Amino acid sequence: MVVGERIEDYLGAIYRLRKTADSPLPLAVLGEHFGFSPVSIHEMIQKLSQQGWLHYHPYRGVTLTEQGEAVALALLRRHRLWERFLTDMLHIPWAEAHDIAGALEHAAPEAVTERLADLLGDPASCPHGAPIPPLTKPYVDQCLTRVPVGAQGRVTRITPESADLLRAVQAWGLLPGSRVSVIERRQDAVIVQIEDKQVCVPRENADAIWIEMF
Amino acid sequence: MVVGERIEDYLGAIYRLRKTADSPLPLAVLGEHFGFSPVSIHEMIQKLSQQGWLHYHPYRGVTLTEQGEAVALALLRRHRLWERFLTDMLHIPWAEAHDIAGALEHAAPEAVTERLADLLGDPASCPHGAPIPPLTKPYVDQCLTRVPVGAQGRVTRITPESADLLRAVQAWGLLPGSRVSVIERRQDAVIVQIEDKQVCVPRENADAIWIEMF
DNA sequence: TCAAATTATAAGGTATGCCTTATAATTTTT
DNA sequence: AAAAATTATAAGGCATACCTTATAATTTGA
Repeated sequence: MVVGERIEDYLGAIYRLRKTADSPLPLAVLGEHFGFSPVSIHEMIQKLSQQGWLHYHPYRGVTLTEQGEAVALALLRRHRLWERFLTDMLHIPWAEAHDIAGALEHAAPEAVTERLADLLGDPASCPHGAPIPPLTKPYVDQCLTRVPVGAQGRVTRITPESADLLRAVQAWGLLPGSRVSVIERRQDAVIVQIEDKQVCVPRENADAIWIEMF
Repeated sequence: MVVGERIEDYLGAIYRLRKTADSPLPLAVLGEHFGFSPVSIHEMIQKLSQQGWLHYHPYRGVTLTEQGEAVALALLRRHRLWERFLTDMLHIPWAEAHDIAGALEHAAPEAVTERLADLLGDPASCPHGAPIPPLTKPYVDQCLTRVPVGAQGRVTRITPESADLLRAVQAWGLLPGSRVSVIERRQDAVIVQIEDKQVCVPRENADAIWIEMF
């Protein structure tokens, strides 16, 4: 199921506005929040309910499904990481940062915000103290040295880039997009299967080759 | 006239794809670029032409108006600043950075990308060497010490924030959103008119109060 | 308990920006 | 100059996500 921007916004708002995880959030509160008509909110909620993002309890409100909550948490994490970046590195006041983060959170993929988390030193809270939820799913884009033996994946990037490394990567057939599986992890190297051959990648190179597991 | 995302994308693509400023870019090239049908391209071009972003020469192609070119240049600048940030600070390979920048360039206002330019040390080119166009219009968001005498504007932000400054700003009535005009610039302070009273803002405070001129 | 207030739902509309099919106009090629 | 290819334009459609108006169902409170 594809998660559109609007869907994420709704799920995020429900997560933020609800009192507890179990108490249904009245649609009127959502309408108030977005400034949309009750009818529009109702329409959207019907759709989200059908798609399995939330439970709709007529005349009571909505609660998030496990799926919906996961989306909300991931969104919140991205949002607060952007907020931290905007305030800490670009010195933008929080009130503005909040709104801008609301747009950026949809524009950049998780891979980018995780890089942002690295850059910011894995902050635990947003500028006004609210906690930043941790990553829940095993992160899909990790360097080759951290991919478990047996795992299959796809090369996503070579980072940091260097001309030498790029040449080597090309020779190995490990260019972004290629499917690989990890055969063995040694102290000094990682052995991967690519197509029908095996390649021994030295550790310092493996650190720069990023894999999306599947 | 409001510049939607799609409009910016079209103007940016025309700027990038054209051979020279005068030679019309055939619609077929645009269709190829976006992967849209000729009819859709034609529809959109009609609209952009009516709105004054470009000149449409039937059977020949399109050229940008001054207005359209300004939008394209501003977009290009934002794009390349994001690219630099993504590659230099987040170590994302260029191929990916390009696509991500294509989304970020629409999500953040110019004020943010100008902050980014500061952070990056005003880079002159994007990661693969293409020049980053300079800001053309006098930048709308500048600190109070740089606003010329006589200029009118609106307070956009207090940056960097400090509890003391925020209290002072509140007392002066200089909160974000307030309309001000600059009466006098002295070495040690700036005198501004706010509503019907005048306020003397010490230089170190004026450096942290940002104004959008109009 | 019964009226008032809230909430649900149906029906029809708007804007954006894409689509296809079909026909007309113009340019290019032979 | 005529045929072929390209380009223009009309007409009708789709999805998303909002809108209003109007009616029905349910809950709340006096």
